[in-house]
Amino acid sequence: MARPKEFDQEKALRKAIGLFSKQGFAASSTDDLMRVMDIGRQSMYDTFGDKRALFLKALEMYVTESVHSINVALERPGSALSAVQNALEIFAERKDLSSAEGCMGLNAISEFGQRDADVTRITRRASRLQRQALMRVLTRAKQEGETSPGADLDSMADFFESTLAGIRMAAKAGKSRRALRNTAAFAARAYMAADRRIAPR
Amino acid sequence: MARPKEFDQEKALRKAIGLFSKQGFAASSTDDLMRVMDIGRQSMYDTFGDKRALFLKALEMYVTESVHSINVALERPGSALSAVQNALEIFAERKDLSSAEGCMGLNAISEFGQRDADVTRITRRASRLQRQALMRVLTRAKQEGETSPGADLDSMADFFESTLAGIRMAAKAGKSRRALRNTAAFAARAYMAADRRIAPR
DNA sequence: CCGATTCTGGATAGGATAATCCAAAATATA
DNA sequence: TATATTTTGGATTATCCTATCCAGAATCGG
Repeated sequence: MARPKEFDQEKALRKAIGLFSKQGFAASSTDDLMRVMDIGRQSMYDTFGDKRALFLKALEMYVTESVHSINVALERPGSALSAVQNALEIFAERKDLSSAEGCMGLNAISEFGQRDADVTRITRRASRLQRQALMRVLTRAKQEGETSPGADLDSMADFFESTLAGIRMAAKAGKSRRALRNTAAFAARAYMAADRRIAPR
Repeated sequence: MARPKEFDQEKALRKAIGLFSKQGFAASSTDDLMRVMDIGRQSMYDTFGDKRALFLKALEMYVTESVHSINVALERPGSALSAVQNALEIFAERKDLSSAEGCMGLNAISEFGQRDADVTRITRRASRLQRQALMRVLTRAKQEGETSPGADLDSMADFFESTLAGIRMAAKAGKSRRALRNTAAFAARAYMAADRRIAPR
């Protein structure tokens, strides 16, 4: 029939993720995208639609994988609170957390805020999936007596998410890997310690 | 001599901060800026230079005031750790932390990363000033016996900064004021509790 | 070998934007 | 009132960018 369908869409998308993570949506021109994806303009438009559609596909792929990797750590068997601690420490080691790249999800939220319905839908969905996994493991921790019976799991979850966001921002701001590690470790220990001290409300 | 010098530069700059905080640098057109600042194009260029210079002036003003307000809380007399706790809780109440606006400093770092030398210089300097105030109060806490003698003040400072960044992002992501408050309160309590549990390294 | 389909590359239209220019109106001091 | 300076607003230029179009080269199956 014809030529071998196409190039490697997934690889091209990953390249696009890299550029969008570095420069954001507006500052990434279609020429830039072609260059890093190493495909022709026509191929790009044929395969992914326009620049905005490409961005949304890239964002979708990024946040899906990002949330998945965190949730895998959260759902590790054994002590629930240890899994939470471990998830924080693993997160601080992620290779996509560098000042050069940064987290694409964070960038997207920062660039678009709540103004873009599609962006919001994608990030919100990912955030919800992460929250659910988090609440599951926290609930398990409570059931198994690792937290006080009256622990405020919602606040704990808010704090966990905030910690992840803080680490992402620290990376983007150029902090050293060592600083990220320290932050995660401190947060993890504080996390586990604090729960037992806080009086249930 | 001439006409009454100019309009209110400071007020105009604040309006510009509002727009840049919402939309970032790239997405804020000069037309938009004129409209929100409510001045003519010529006035804008005469007074602030080009769009980039205006952005840098706005960023400078924003981060200076932002850091100042945090440092005021940090330098409150009395218990040093209580001041830290208080600073976190006050921060969560800041009116510029809304999904509509968001923190301009965070947006700037997210949009430009480390690529823009001027932006980096401004944010770095503000970050340094904040860090110094933070280290002063933490040192005082240690001297006055509020922390263990071997407490890792650098990690504590990293964690504090990360917490602020996390709250900023949570606000930008559209979290409720209540969630921000909870996060700050949990972090503050965890902060104070954790220190006494962590073994010095 | 041939035909269909996809890649490649350049050209280009169309729109948005940054920044300058220019002339007229406004307002202070002398 | 006159002059100098600033504001105001519109017009303009030049540039950048997105997206489409077009023709030729490449690559597969039959």
